[in-house]
Amino acid sequence: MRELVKAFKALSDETRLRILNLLLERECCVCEVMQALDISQTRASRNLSALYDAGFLKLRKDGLWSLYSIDQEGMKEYLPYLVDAVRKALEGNEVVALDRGRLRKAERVGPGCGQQAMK
Amino acid sequence: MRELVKAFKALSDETRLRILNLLLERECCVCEVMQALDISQTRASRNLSALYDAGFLKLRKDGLWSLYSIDQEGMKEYLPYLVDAVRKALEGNEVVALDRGRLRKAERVGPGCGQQAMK
DNA sequence: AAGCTATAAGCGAAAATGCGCATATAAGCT
DNA sequence: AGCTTATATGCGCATTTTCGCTTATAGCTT
Repeated sequence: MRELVKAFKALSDETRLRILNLLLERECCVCEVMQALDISQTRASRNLSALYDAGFLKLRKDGLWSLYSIDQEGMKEYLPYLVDAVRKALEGNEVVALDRGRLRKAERVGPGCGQQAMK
Repeated sequence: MRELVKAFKALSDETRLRILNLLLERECCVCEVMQALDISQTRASRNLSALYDAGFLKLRKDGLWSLYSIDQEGMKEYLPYLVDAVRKALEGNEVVALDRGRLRKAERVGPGCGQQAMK
């Protein structure tokens, strides 16, 4: 769960999506990412790290360069959850109408839904 | 793009994933969500709103209740991007080795990669 | 009408996030 | 060795997010 949240968090940033999009085309060093997207070195490096930590990227060092690329294996790990949740939703496992009666006063354990002890 | 970021942002929170998971089973009112997940009313309401704003949920009012459920249509909207990006990644459009030579001094436009004017 | 109930929203505090600046580290070049 | 370059990271600040407390709103119930 925590992993999944982390993955989504990594995807919920425009810069990182742009980076991901760039890397979908080809492997890049921090340097290229920063040039291609016209962002600072710090920003490129930090966001690449974030994507890496989330398991989206693979890192290969070559001399001075840190070469990042999409990590197909990493993707495979979290993907099932994501796709599964989405597929279920799309299939629309018939939304069952609830017997809302069980929420009424009589059946409530504590102060019922109303957690607020109104004055 | 902004929409996609928003969608991912909505998914990058444990509470919201739990809510989504609950709603995948059945339509629920704020009340039920808050009981099922043992969270405050404010928290349930706010996070449901977030998911709703991101286009994941459908809202149906019935008397006092706000009944939320997965919005299959909404899902369909952003899904293509998501699935597409992921699919591309998994297919692994052959990572092309770059001619890193183009990064070398001679070809650089400005101060090259090195944006930092070192002392 | 009076009171209760489910939900939303304003406000403020705490926590998380993003990022620039400066610096550290490591590797290549001369 | 000394300089240059690519990348990572500590620090601090600004912005955003989260969430509880409180209150407003609207729809039941009696």
